Amino acid sequence: MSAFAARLIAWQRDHGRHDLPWQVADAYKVWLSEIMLQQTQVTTVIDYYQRFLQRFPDVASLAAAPLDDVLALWSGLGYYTRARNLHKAAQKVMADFGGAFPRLPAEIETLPGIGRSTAAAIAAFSFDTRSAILDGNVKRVLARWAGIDGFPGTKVIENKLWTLADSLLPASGSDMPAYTQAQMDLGATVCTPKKPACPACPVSDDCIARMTGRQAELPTPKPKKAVPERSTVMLLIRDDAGRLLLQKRPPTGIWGGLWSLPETGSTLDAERHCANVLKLKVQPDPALPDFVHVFTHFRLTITPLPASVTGATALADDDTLRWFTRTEALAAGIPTPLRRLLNA
DNA sequence: AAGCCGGGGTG
DNA sequence: CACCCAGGCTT
Repeated sequence: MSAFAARLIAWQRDHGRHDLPWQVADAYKVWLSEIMLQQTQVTTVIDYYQRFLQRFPDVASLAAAPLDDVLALWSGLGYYTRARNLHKAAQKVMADFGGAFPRLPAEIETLPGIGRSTAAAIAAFSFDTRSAILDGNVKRVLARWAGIDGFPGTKVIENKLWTLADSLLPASGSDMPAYTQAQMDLGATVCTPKKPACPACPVSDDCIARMTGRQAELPTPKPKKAVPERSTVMLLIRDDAGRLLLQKRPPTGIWGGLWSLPETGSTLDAERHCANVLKLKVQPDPALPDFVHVFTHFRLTITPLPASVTGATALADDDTLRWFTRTEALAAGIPTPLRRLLNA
């Protein structure tokens, strides 16, 4: 086995994390954790993971559940396509694999929401398979250790990193859980983005970045771009019982499949929108202040516009438009800015 | 190959 | 604020 792998495995035994709730040889639990951990930090995931596992203890219960229940447990975690794909994949495991999670990385990767790295992680942790992962931690560790220049988001650099990752695997499959965990732990606790703790690193003595003093320059950062500004008006429409009107968002796009407030382009549109689109006659209520919600790729200024229906509620509930009590709304799959509004 | 998709932890 | 996180899918 490579000296690199041996040193990481030894380091993991003494200094790695061993008490994370998903560190079990159970493909369902490993899978769930890997999906939740995509672009999401460990501390954020733990509570969601425990709640999700309690409600859906196995792949069969997840497959049988309504999507809305899955989204409700995902509410606040972000990247909601992950929840939709998780649900879809559970149904595929039941239908195409007889309820037994597939063992081969190539099979695992056919499930929606699982790419090369996640398939490899599931196979390594659950089935001792020799397959390399390449997540943000590994990209940083390898780019520094091997002195690989260039933004890892580009195909050329990513291919280099995959080839290197493949070449460094331990010889024995039985070492794969420890080795895979070691890379993640090293990236998360020692080879950190800022101020890496090189003296604590098991591979610092032949690390190119360390030897050349380039830890702060590697990996090459993503090229900067201006963040676009957008704005929207969210209608806080209440009926005479104080219930709130929510609208289910389209399955794709921002907050896909979540229940959110009806929106209009401007406050001037609001009354017309209520009458023509929502079929409601409303009167304005006291205004609320604008607030900003920040995404990775744009900033959204939200103007909440409170209003009340006048007279009887002509609107019938349907699949995309429904009245919620505050409690019901907080229990549903709703985006974070709405949760913030309801808790304000 | 580049853009899209959330929210929060951290310095 | 700015950066980045156990990435994958779509175009």
